[in-house]
Amino acid sequence: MLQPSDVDWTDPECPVARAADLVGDKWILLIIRDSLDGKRRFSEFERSLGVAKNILSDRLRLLVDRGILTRTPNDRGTRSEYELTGAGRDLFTLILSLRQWGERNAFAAGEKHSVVIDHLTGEPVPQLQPHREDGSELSPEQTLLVKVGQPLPENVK
Amino acid sequence: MLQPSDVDWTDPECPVARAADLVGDKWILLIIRDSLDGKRRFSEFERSLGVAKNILSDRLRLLVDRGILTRTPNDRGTRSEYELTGAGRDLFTLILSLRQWGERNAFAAGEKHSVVIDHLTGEPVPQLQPHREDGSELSPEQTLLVKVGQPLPENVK
DNA sequence: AAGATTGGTTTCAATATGCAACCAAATGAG
DNA sequence: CTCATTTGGTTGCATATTGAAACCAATCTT
Repeated sequence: MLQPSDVDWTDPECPVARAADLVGDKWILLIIRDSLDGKRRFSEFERSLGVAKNILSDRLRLLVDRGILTRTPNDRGTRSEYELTGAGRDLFTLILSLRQWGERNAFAAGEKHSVVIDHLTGEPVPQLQPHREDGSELSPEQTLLVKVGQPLPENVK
Repeated sequence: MLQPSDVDWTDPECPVARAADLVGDKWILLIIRDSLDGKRRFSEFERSLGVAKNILSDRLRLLVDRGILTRTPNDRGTRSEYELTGAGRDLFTLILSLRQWGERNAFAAGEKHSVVIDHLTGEPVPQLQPHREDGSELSPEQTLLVKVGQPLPENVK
């Protein structure tokens, strides 16, 4: 489990809130995007993001502290490489859902944007879709949030 | 398309970046989480999030401005209700992927957390999983980011 | 050997945050 | 109907965060 040095969760029993505490920040999300695209070096992130160096430095430190990146200094202890941990690579689905929501909702028709394709076939990656075990689509209205210690409603399972 | 009044994108050609500009903030993500759970009133959000009133007020204004919530004042023009727009409800997948990542990576084994279930069956919602058209799983290493104006590699489609 | 690049840290002004006080309108209790 | 309480905010203020720029040592290039 991720173990940031300061664990002071906004809402400890909610996984959405814990995730938002760990990665709910614009620069953090974009660093993860770039990491998934194979970028590893400070200067690569800096060029790609156009972020101030002190902020990039801060966010990289947070990401290492939060168990999402590892920092591997070069031989002399300088010029580190930053790579995703398992928990970091596991953010692929999140970044993909951000991307697909952005494509659907933040671009005018015909406006160009980057795309993610299947490397082998060149096909665009299909839309993520919440579904039931049987494969049928699941809308937010069809779901129910059950909090810790809260009894399940009578009509279910 | 979403049309916030100040469009000053961090990285205009990247859907991840546009999405991060619009919803890449902890409080915004948690307000959307609560909205998907049916909360509509200022005081409901305030109680649920434990956020300062001025910050909640600011984020609700941003969300309305960004086309993710609508604000419907009561008869006398006070005590508004905030409801998700289509683009807002479309964030269900994103919030679900945040939740599932949090469940997998931000909780120790056996630690309790809230869960989302299928209202009808009571079954937990299955994991979101990037996949190909044929249903096979797709890992980050099997995908490729193609930027605007960048030619596709030779070996694909 | 000299110059450029990398991977940062430091400084400082501007901005954002969060706490607390305040307020008017609406609602609830008696 | 009256009074107290809740709701849905706004305002002020102290503190924390941000981002631009200068700076720097170590490395890499020529």
